[in-house]
Amino acid sequence: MEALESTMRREEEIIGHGTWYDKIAAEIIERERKLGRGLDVINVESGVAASGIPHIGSFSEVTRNYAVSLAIKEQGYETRFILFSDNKDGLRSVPAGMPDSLKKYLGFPVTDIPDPFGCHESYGDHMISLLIDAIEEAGIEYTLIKGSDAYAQGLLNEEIRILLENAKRVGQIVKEETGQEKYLEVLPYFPVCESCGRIYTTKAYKFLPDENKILYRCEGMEIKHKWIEGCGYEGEADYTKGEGKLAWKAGEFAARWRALEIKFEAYGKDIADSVRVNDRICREILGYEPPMHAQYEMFLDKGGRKISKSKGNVFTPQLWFKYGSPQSMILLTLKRFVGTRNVSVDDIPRYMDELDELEDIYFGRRKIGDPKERAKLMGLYKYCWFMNPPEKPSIHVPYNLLVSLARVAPEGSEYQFIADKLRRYGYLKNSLTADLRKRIAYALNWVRDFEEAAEATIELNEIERKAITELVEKLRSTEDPNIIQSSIFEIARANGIKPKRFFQTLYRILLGTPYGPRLGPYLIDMGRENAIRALTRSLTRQNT
RNA sequence: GGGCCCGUAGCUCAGUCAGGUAGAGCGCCGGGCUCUUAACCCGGGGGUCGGGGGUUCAAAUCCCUCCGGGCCCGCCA
Repeated sequence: MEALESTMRREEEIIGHGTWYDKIAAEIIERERKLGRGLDVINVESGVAASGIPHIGSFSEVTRNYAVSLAIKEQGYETRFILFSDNKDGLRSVPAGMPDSLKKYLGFPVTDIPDPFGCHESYGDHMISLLIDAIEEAGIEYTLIKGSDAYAQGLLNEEIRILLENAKRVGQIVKEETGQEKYLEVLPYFPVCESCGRIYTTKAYKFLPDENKILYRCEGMEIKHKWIEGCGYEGEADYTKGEGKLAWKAGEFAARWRALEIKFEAYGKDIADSVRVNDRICREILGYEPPMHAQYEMFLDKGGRKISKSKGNVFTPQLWFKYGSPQSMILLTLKRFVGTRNVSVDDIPRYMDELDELEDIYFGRRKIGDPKERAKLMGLYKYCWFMNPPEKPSIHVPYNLLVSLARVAPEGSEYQFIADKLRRYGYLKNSLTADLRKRIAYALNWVRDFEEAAEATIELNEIERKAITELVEKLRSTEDPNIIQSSIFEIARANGIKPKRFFQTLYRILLGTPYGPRLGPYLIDMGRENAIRALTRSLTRQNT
């Protein structure tokens, strides 16, 4: 009786699809209702950097905010998801893996730096396009606003004017919240130097409200413990023409929130201070109640393996997509919002399998007793597909099994080999599905990049050498897998070797592991000539 | 100096944000199969949920506190 009541009570409590995103959405709606701001369109923003290679953190910034936006929609309200690209930000350092020639552009707005790869209009465009590619592959619908356009089109004009008119109070708030006194003296606006093109080197010292102008000197600035020299130029910038940008910490967020009527923005803890300052500026100076927030922890690289060492690359969505589906990566980013995440490529198989598990739950193939838990997991699955889940479940093959098969799949006929095995194991009835082909491709990439099996040198005694020589002769005489299979046993016994031991030796020679697929067919699958060569090589190696 | 996160089985971690019988994978032990795909299947051991206090009918979960590990901010973005 009690249990029944509590079950019913819990069932009634389920909000939306039962996830954290649904709960946040409900809170946003409730908050807006109380504020009386109108609920016709509820905007959610995600601000993304364009100054470095987009990594897993940039991706999750977008997916998390987008999920909230979707949750709002699921509760029957119109919403718009805005992706704001900070491409007016200056280049502060040359990211690892980027050409050294970028050094001369330190301090330049990234939208003004030529694309070192030559495929986009600017360095900033190149970077943001990498992120856009990933989120489009993930199926995210967004409205992109580039900082450069926003400023050039005067989107923030009114807010900039108010902030400049109230620069003293802005400076005071920054000081109170962070202890930094800089903006008590400097205007919260960085003009782009008309002479040298740098942005952080300028010091804005006077605002001329009647002319929409800001007077500045190009003095230079210390960024990341390095001094970026200014050119000494003195000039004036017209803020209505986008000849500069607001200081991020001293009101730029606030200006965006008000101008774009943002009602929610989740952010990483690294910018917590800036958000706190901007909340106050937004409320106290711009007269706009700031959006609701959620703070999330960062993603940290575990490092290791071959990845960062050989290629010096950060953990990018593109990297993930080599070994796992977009949905598996979305799962990683949406599953939890609390807690620091240490991620590495090692985790990809786990998330691939977990997604299959969620799919089973979603399609009712796996029962979850607790209705709340069930709703949450089904909801999570739907969010992983951003509310467009497949109509039918896919064929689920454990990632590790595919990796094992990929490891031993003969070169040139990988898909056929793996499909054969999968049919034998009962995973597959007919031909490969498109989804399964992708999964196989992931596993093949995995094996190729992480498990390049060194053909081990094995200590062979005289008897084993004789046995292997006999096997090679046998291989030359037949193509019948079953005969070969039997021969292995026969040869082993004839030479007084336990078959099991002989198999292990052969696996070590061919695969580097003491186990493997049924050898008779495999030796044919891998190409009889290849097999003979590998076995012969193992004999000659002994002699050196 | 300010803030945040983590501590759960031998290992890696879920579970904590919506309190309701402590879980998974790997590893380990035993068994099935043994002219063999490593797989897989069945069974097993194993945890004072970092310590202490509090709230509650009920706490890994909420609150306070202490210990240990880590991160972010304190320039700029």
